Amino acid sequence: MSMNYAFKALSDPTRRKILDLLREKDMTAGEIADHFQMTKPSISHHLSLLKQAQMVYDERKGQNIYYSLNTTVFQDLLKWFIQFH
Amino acid sequence: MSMNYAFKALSDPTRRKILDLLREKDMTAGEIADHFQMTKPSISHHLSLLKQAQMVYDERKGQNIYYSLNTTVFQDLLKWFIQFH
DNA sequence: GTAATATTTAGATAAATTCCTAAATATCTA
DNA sequence: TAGATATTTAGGAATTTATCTAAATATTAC
Repeated sequence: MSMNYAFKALSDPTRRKILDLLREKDMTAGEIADHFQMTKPSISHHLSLLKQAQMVYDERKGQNIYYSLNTTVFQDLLKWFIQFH
Repeated sequence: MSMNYAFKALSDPTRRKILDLLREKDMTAGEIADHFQMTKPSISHHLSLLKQAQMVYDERKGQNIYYSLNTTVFQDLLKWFIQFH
């Protein structure tokens, strides 16, 4: 059940900030990392958890890997929250 | 910032199930615990994290402590998710 | 006030998470 | 093919989390 991974992914503020960044525009792993005071391997790990949660897509373009939002899981989450309204 | 606690609270499936239970009706700590194969102290701990996240209210009535949903944080969360829509 | 019931608090342990450095992989360019 | 750049993978240390048992607190009923 993918919502489980999504909720886990969302529990970390760094990952939520990554999602916020991707809301503005698609970015390479390096560009994303530039927004944090954290090593690239650490950011890479966060990206892999977001990918596991199916909250982002990754696509290689030459040397770079571009990350973008995958909004399908967000819709499921939105439905979950609306129940509590 | 209370959203941080809320996201942390939501990362655990037991806590999400507690919230689901409280969606149906208010319940005592004991009634909630009866829905899980877990000791009462463990459930009590989960309840305290939900309270810290301001996602539930607690109110003592005699020997029992009744838990109920506090939906104000849910509205903030909903707003957060709508941004990704 | 003592016993019974409901719940929480304290303290401990095992597992999961976050972050780091070093090494590996993939791609591009000369 | 060798070197440079972008990114991930591997392995490990420190912290946090989830859970348990035992003890403490609060309330009720006799």
